Amino acid sequence: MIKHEQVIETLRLKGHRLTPQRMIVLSTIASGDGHMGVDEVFQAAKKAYPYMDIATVYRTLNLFKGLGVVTEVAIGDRLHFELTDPDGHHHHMVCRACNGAFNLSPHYLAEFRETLNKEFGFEPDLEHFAVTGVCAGCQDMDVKTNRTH
Amino acid sequence: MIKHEQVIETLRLKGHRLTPQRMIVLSTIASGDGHMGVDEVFQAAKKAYPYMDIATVYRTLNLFKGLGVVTEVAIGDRLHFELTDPDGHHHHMVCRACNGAFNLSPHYLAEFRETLNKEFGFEPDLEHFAVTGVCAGCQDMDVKTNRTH
DNA sequence: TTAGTAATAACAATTGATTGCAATAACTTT
DNA sequence: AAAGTTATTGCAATCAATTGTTATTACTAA
Repeated sequence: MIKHEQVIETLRLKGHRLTPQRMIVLSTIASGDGHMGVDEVFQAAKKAYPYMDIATVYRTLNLFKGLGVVTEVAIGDRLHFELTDPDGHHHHMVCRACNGAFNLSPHYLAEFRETLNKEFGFEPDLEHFAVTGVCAGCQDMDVKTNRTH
Repeated sequence: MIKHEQVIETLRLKGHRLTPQRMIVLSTIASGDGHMGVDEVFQAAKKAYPYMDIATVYRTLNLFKGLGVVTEVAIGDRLHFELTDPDGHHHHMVCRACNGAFNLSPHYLAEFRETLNKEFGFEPDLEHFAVTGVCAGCQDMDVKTNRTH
């Protein structure tokens, strides 16, 4: 998978070291289907490397976040991470009833950013923005559609 | 101050008890000018009642939040609380550079909510919404204006 | 006014996340 | 290929927030 090579290259360029732990965290996230909770990553990584430490997972995820490799998504009060979408950033709508996550194109927030800029000169951080709420499915207690996971 | 009577009445109506600790937390928040960090509330409350426990502060603030007496504002990764604005809800813009908080009228988010409703049937929780970013003052390293605190 | 009861407070323990530090191991330079 | 250096790991400690448990205390009804 080309992604791994890119990450390795990014690490080297910034002077970070290529450790087995980092590769394991990367593979773990890459093989998951979408965003994963930190403990999910930790448990899966421990299977590949039993000495894996939770602090290492957090540090690795935060490093990857800084490098743009993964994107942090705050779901409820827990942190989740996913491989950064190569098609560009997207935001998230997270349903407080079913915990489902739905992607939200940035264009829905562009207008909002624009307004804050013009009216207040305020530049909002919306890169990793997640809105919680209740999704269509949970509102009418019906089938859930459009679920990312 | 009339506010206290209202809170006492609200507590009684919902079957909650009127304890000195709760009154102290209320007075503390009421005498602060705007939103306060939890530890700020705790330290101030301890002056009035040295046995005050941090868990009591958290539980009281969460109770008050449920009763609509106070509003929770997530600033950075810390929780802050303020007396609920009697003029109606407002949102917050919090500057990541100077930590200043600016009120934001809900009408700026009304359109966003409308769009999510129409496009996705998603009902976002925007009641206690806070956007972080960089304020005008910190962007041009100039005088800070319009600061709430 | 007093006894009964249930909500609450205090304290300790726990959770998710982060951080300090000594030992280790990945990279560099020779 | 080996030694030096320095980032990183692993472990324990810590932090903000929450929770479980028992003793206390605010309220209720006699």
